[in-house]
Amino acid sequence: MTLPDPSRPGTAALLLGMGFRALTDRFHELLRAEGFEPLRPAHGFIFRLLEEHGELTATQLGAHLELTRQAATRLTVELEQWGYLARRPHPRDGRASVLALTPRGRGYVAHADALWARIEREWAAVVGEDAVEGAKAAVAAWVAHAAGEGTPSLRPVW
Amino acid sequence: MTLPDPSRPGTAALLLGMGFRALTDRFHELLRAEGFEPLRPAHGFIFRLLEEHGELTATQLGAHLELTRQAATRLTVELEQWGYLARRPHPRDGRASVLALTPRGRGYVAHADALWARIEREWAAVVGEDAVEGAKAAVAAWVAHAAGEGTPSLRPVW
DNA sequence: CAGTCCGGGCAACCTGGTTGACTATCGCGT
DNA sequence: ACGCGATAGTCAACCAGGTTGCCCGGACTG
Repeated sequence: MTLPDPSRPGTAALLLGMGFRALTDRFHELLRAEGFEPLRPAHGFIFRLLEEHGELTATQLGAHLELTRQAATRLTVELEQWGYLARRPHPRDGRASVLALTPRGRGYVAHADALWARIEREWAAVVGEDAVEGAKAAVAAWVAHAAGEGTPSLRPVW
Repeated sequence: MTLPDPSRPGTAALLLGMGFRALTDRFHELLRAEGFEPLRPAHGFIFRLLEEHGELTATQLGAHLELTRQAATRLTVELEQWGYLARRPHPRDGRASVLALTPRGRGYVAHADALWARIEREWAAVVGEDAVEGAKAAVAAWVAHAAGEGTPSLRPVW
């Protein structure tokens, strides 16, 4: 698909979609160049949620990711097998398990954060730091506006 | 997922993804409110490509959308059944068929364009017109930079 | 100590893509 | 002319990543 002229009205969604894709492509490129396991965005968001909330159950993860428990469980099983997550029985609820990042998982997250920051600097090198900050703020304001009091969705509709 | 603080470094991809999703959600909301058929982004891009290039074969569409011919064909068959596309034999190549928008298809595109422009004005009403223009330009510049001489991709990796 | 609710696991299914095989046509080189 | 590799299209099998439906067993409430 050709890049649309950004001054044409109505091209915003297309551009944001392409921008998202270009950023994540760059991320995976860097990651692979360093020999890291090629995790998908969904895995990354699990990391981010666990980092933010400490420990969560599979059901809670599913709710945040807007996935069913079954789908969320499958993702966590993979991550557990790869050693990024540890599962232990919930201390007070015999039904549930609690998931948390392992040291390896925390290492991955730290590295990923550094890469994202680096990519953002690459973007700033192209258009200037102010432009990047402005773009991020403008997008964030729209997302907040559009989400109302709900939480914004992320998984793209395709 | 919670909206990240846009001033934190490394949040750009997350924000652009959420922005893309919020814009397309709004688009589908408006479309459905008017009783229009709920087409997916992939359908819209076929329209856009046909509008831009006039007439294309299924294989050419597939190439532009980064899909196999088979997947592209399936999409066009749906759109043909719904009356948005017409297929006729290629004038000079007995193997190929040529696809073009029907009047109904052109009507849909015109309406969709108007909606996208309207949504962009809604965004501008939140953050100001200059901020939207700036954001679009900054994203476009990054996409152009990242794509190099290739054409940028659109379908999000998830 | 019921009865109901809820977390989790299992199985079947759906959607939207891929790969592979096959046919028919094109168009080039000899 | 013609033979042959390349290409458009279709069909079928498969695959990935999600969903729904069902069941089990522990938790909470009366």
